[in-house]
Amino acid sequence: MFETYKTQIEEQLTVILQKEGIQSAVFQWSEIPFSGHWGISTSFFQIAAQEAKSGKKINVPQRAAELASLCASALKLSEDFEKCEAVKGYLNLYFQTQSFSRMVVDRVLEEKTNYGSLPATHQKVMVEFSQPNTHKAFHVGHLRNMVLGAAVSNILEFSGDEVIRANYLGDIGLHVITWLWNYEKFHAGEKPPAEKMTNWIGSLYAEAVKRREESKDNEEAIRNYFRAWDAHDPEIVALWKETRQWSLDAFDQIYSALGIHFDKLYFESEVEHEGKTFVESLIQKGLAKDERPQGAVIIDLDAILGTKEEYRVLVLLRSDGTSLYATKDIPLAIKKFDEFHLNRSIYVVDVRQSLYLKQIFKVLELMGYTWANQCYHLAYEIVNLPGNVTLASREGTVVLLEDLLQEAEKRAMLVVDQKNPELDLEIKQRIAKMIAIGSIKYSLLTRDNTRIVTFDWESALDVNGQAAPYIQYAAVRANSILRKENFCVPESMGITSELEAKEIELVDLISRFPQEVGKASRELRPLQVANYAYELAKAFNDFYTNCPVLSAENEVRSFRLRLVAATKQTIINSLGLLGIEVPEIM
RNA sequence: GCCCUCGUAGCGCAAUUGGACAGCGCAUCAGACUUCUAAUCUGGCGGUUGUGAGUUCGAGUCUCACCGGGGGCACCA
Repeated sequence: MFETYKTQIEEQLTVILQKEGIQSAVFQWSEIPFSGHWGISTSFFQIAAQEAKSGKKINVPQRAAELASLCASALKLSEDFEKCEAVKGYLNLYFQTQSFSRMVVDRVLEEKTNYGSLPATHQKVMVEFSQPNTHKAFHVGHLRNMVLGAAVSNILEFSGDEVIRANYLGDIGLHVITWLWNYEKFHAGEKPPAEKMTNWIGSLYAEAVKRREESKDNEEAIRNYFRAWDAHDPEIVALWKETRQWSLDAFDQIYSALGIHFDKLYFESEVEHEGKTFVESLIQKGLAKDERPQGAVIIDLDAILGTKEEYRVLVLLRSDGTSLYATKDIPLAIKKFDEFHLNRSIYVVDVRQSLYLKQIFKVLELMGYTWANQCYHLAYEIVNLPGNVTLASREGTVVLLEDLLQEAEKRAMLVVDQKNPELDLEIKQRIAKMIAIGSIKYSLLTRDNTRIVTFDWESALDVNGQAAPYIQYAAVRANSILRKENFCVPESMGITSELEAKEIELVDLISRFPQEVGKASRELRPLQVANYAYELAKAFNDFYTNCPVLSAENEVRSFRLRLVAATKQTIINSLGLLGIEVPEIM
C-alpha cells in the first residue's frame, strides 16, 4: 500500500543526498515499531558506513543521525503525510492518519474475502500431505501433518499460486496383509461401526501386530498370506478392496470433520509396478547396483557424486525383490510432474525423513529430470508425549485423533451451553465444533515447523490465552456490533476528527495482512499467520474496550462501524488460511 | 564418527530475516462488568538470549569452537 509513496520519497532523498556528495544510496524501508502513529522508516547507517569505508573519518552513528535530520528538514511531503522526523539515525515518516485509515478500511470492505490475497503468480504447486496408511488409525502426529499441509496449501493459494492438494495413501505392504490375515481369521464378517471408524480399524491392526509378534506360527501364516496376495488370490484381493474402502471412508469422515479436501489421490498400489521397472532401468544405466540375491538393489550416491557420508546409500529394492518406499516414491514424483507440469512439488513429511527425501530428489536429478530441484521437503518436527515418549500405536503410547476431537468438542460444548443456553442444540453443537477444532488446529500451528510439539491433554484443550477461541471471540464481538445495525455498513466517507490511538493501531494491523500472507507463503510457515491473527484480535479487543461504536457521534460512528466490519473480515480471512472457522455467536 | 535440528523469564512460545528500549501467553499478585457479550480489559513481578571468541556502526539472528536435549545415517515407513 505504501509503494507509490516510497518511490516518490526515494527520488527526493536521492537528490538531497547527492548534494552531500553521496551518489549511490539504497533505501530499505521498514515499518516503525511501537508507535501511537504509524508510518515507515529507513536508516542511514549503511550509507554512513559506506562513506566511512571510502576514506572519510567519521563516526557512523553520528553521521547517520546527521543525514537523517538533514533529510527530515529538506523533504517536501504530500498532504497524505502528517510529519517526518529524524531519530537516532532513522528517518521516520508518519502518514496522515485519517486519509490512510480510510484507504485501508475501504480496501478491505471492497475486496472482502479476497482481502490479503496476492496477485496470481502463474505457478503451479503440488502440496502432498497427510499420506495415511490404510488399515491403521489416525493419531495426533498425523494431525499435525494434515493441519500444516492444509494451511500451507491455503496460504500458497491465497498468495497467488495454483495449488494442487495431493494425498498419497499407503494401501499395500506388510501392515495391510497383517491386518487382512487377522480380520479373516478372527473377525470375518464384521463391519466397521458408524462412528470412530479409524479407531476400530486401528484397534484391529494393533491386535494383528500383537498376534504376529507373539507366535512364530502366526508370522509364518502371514507370510503365506503375503505370497497368496502376490499371486493375486482373488479372495484376498476382494477382501483387500472391501476393507481398503472402509479405511478410505473413515479417512473421508475425518477429513470432512477437519474441513480438509484433496484434489488428487495417489495410491502406493498404483505406482508399485512402474517402480519396479524403473529400478530395472536404473540398474541398466549403471546407476544402481543389483546385489541380489545376497544383497539388495542399491544406489551408492556418495560413490557416484564423490561426496563423503552425505548422501549415503539408498536401498531401492529388497533382496527378495519386493518394493520399498523408495521404489514407489520415485515413479510417483515423475507422475506428478508429467501429469500436472508443476513448478514446485512440496512434500509435507516429518523431519526424520530428511535424508531419505534428499536421496530421492538426488536420484531424480541423476536420472536427468531437470525439475528435480523444484522438489522441496517441508520438514516439520514430530508430536511427542511428555518425557520424550514417541507416539506409537504398538506401545499404546498414542492419542487417537477421534478421541481428541470428541473430548475437545465436549469441553467446548460446556462453555457454549453456559454462555448461550437459549440456542438450539444443533447450533450449539456446530459452534462447539468450530471452537474445538479451531483450538486444536491453532495449538499445532502456533508452534514453528522445526519445534517438537509435546502433547498433553491439558494444554491441548486449553482455550485460554493465545488460542483460537480468543481470536474467534473477537470476530464474534465485532459481529454482534454489526448485528445491532442489521449488518448495514455506512458508505465510505472522509474523516475530519482526530483518530484514537487504538483505532490507528487496529488499522495498522489490518493493513499489514497482505504482507504477512506473503511472508508466510515465502517461508511456508503458517505460524506467521497464526501470530498475526492473534495480534489482530488483541488490537480489536483493545479497541473494543476503549472506543464505543454504537454510542459514538455521526462521523466517528460511521468510521468505527466500517472499521469493525473490516476487522471481522480480516480475522475471518486470516483464520480461514489456518483452516479455522469463525462462528456468528459464541 | 558424519549430518540435521533445538537451546530466549518458573513453564510454553515470538521477534519485520542484521536494526530502535528482546515481545506475548500460561502461572502468580493487585484491580475493572447498571455502558456494543468479562471466552474481555488494565497494572505489578519475572532476562548476562546455553558458554566463549569472531565479523559488523549494530548480533537472539551470521562464522567458528565448546556444552546440553532430540533426530537421522543399507533392505522400517
